[in-house]
Amino acid sequence: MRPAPERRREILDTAAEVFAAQGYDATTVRRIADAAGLLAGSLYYHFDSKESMLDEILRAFLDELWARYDAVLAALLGPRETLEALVTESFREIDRHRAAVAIYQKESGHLREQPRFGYLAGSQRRFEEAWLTTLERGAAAGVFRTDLDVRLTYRFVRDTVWVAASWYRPGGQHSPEEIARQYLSMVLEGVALRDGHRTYERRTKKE
Amino acid sequence: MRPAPERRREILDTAAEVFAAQGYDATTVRRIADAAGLLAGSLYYHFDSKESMLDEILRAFLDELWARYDAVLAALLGPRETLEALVTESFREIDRHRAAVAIYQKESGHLREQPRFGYLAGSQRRFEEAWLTTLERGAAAGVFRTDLDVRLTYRFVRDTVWVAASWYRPGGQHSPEEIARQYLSMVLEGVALRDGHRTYERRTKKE
DNA sequence: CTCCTTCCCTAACAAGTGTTTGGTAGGTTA
DNA sequence: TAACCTACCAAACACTTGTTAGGGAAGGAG
Repeated sequence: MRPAPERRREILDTAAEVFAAQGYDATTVRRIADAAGLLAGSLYYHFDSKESMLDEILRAFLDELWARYDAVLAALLGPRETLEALVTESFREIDRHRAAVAIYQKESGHLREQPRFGYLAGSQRRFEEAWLTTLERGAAAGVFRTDLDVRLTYRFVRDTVWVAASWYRPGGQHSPEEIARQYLSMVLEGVALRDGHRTYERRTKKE
Repeated sequence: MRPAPERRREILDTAAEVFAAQGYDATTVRRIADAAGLLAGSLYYHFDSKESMLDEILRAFLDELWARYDAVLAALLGPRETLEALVTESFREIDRHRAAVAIYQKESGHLREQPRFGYLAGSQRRFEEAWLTTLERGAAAGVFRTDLDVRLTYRFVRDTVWVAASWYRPGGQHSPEEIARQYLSMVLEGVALRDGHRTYERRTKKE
């Protein structure tokens, strides 16, 4: 027998990759099996349904994400530092779970209505609350602007970060931290040039 | 006989709505027919395939979008004014073609590889070029920052605008122009508060 | 009235779907 | 050696999918 206790994880990663590329519904179990190097029926030795694979992928992603987010929130940083930390952690998460994030982005909208995936709605509520309170704290403390609609700002920051999963490829030109830094600079300072504005120093690309 | 020369358009709008909500592959022709008030087979009197419906929806959207974009680009405005006009037109397009935009966002990634939808890749190229040159013009003219990666900035602005289709609902609290104004303010000036920063005046909501 | 066109229905089709069942090669344990 | 377990295959299952063929009701045109 070969080693293969991690064969399950291997298949799951393959499935995530295919789901992210083709969409969940457009992906057949035979396609997954092909990419993983076995036959369709054999998948059911490891998983009890296609839906279970999706469920496991999303749960693993959200669990890890919330572990990081909770650590940031528990540190009780200032609003600006909290925002910076959340954004940075988000990009790191995209770096580690790119496929899962892409799937979440594409499918969570209509999966939320299925009872089995109800936890997606719960997660989104927590998500929204964490960001909104951070933004409101910042507005109250005078570090963020107060002339913007907070919910609009929330969606702006949230989308800005997470859609990066659609184009980000690990091992690319910029590290997750570098991307986070530039994104934060844009979100916080804007892209327009102002007098005396030159706070951001470009880094050389890695390797 | 009832009037109904626009019955075709009616069905197509319904299809777009369902595609946007459930995803193209997850949508069955029976579901579309249900929502449109006829039986599945009857759809084939108006259209010759499910794929044709998708094709027609996306083409109509892109045609209208490019008509507006070309008008903006032909006006030869300054870089900042061009960016503002492009963003505003984009939000107007989301207002008019919300479903089509949402479909485009979700499906264009893997549709692009199909020969029939090759024009999606072409459109994206033109899209990218229009935004990149605007940003580069602005950087050269000293109205945009030069310390940011241009391609990163491009994706930032692009995604920021178009993902709004996932949450925007026409007839909501803010008009497209109002959303465009706040988004532009965030993108250009940033969300951080600075001394003497109070250029943006909040509008009262409509109605 | 009759003919014709428009728009839809009924009923079925073949292909593809997720999933199950029974079997089996080959290593591990006794 | 024999019993056992893991990880897979082969073949089929019931069902759903997009699509087609033939027919028919309703109104306009002659």
